[in-house]
Amino acid sequence: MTSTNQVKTAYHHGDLRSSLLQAATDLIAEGGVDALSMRKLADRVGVSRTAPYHHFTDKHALLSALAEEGFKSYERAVEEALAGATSEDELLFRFARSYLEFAQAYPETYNLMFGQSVWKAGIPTEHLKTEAYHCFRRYVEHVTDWQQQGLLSEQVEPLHFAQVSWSTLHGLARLLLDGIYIDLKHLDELINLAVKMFRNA
Amino acid sequence: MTSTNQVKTAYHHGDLRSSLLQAATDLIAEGGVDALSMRKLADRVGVSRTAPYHHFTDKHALLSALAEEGFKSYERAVEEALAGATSEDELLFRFARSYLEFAQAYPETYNLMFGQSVWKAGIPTEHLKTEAYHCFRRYVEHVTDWQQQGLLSEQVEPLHFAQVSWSTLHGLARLLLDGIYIDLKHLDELINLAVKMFRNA
DNA sequence: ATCGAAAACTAGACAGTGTCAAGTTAATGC
DNA sequence: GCATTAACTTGACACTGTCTAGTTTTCGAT
Repeated sequence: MTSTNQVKTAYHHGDLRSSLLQAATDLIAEGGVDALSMRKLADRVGVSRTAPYHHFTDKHALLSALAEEGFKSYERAVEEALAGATSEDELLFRFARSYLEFAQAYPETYNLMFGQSVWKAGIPTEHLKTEAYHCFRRYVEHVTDWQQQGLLSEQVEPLHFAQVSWSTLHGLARLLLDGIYIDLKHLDELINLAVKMFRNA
Repeated sequence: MTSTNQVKTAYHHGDLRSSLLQAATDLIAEGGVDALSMRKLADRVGVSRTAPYHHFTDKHALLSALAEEGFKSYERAVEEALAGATSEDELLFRFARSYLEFAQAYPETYNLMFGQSVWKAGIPTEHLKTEAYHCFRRYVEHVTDWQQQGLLSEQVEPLHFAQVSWSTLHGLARLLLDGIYIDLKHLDELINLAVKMFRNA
């Protein structure tokens, strides 16, 4: 009677950590990140209020873990979009569009990945920092590829180009998600203009 | 004995609204926006916990009012920077630099102006929305000026250019303030690259 | 197979939060 | 001078994150 494959024993849950992460994404999907409290989360999973603290030192740690998952699925989404290109000319546009589609599709996740809830007051987990860093490094590698393919000027430092172009996309995403200055209607034109700027850098 | 120029009477404060705004900026300056609570604020000013609610319907309304002030001083800073230009060539760079300098100098204010604390959950005040809107409209006007001066391509829609370039600057500001992917050391080079992109759009 | 340590979990409590309802005091207009 | 209204207070409610101390289960070493 090992019980780990059965439903939980009354006391030991057996799979609390991932259950918490799942319930947390659910709660956030239902009412935004503000609707997520450690207590509601514990209630939802069916454990006591303080049980989650044995798996996450903090609420911030929990949010960081969610952000970490976000980086992974972002990476998947972008690589998939790039792989689907039929010509090199598309690459830049596909990247930009998939970036913004990800932000739109999972706004709360995007907020966690790049928002202050994790990066500022939270002091991000070491795990999260390296994950986010790798994510950017891979983008810089794409940039150098694109330079070699002649899609981008080889004059500019790849790192700098990556930083500025990421800023543009991040800015577009933020303004769009927050409802400031930008609305969905003309987004495609804005992406086109941004890509045009990237090309002529 | 009108008493408005004297210190407060015991009961009626006489100038609570602006005192609250002042104390709020102080508190935020001391420990970030998280360190601002309605109760601490009331304590600091020397009134009861619920007194502020006679001048601001909400905590969000209070934050919106601060953001509004932020937009005004932003506007001043930018116009001053542009006025100091000695040649038209400088204009774009001066704008970009003053934008980021403002964000760096008043990070918490910048957060309020463009952060989710006000725009998302808060449902921004009508006042704030129009203030922010005017701010952007004036930027669009600058853009059309710059186009006529030959600093920018006249091919692109001024609105779209304004949206994308603002996104770039906003993205740079956000990543910089949140400590993601960008550090102060190379900021000037990034601004230069961004401006170069703007020019070649 | 037993026993002790460690891991998983619970109950209770504390200090803090935003804000509502009802009551009190001062200013203001007629 | 008085009624209306605006400014302000006290008390309370329902939350929040998280600390401490205790309980229950699991597991590895003997």
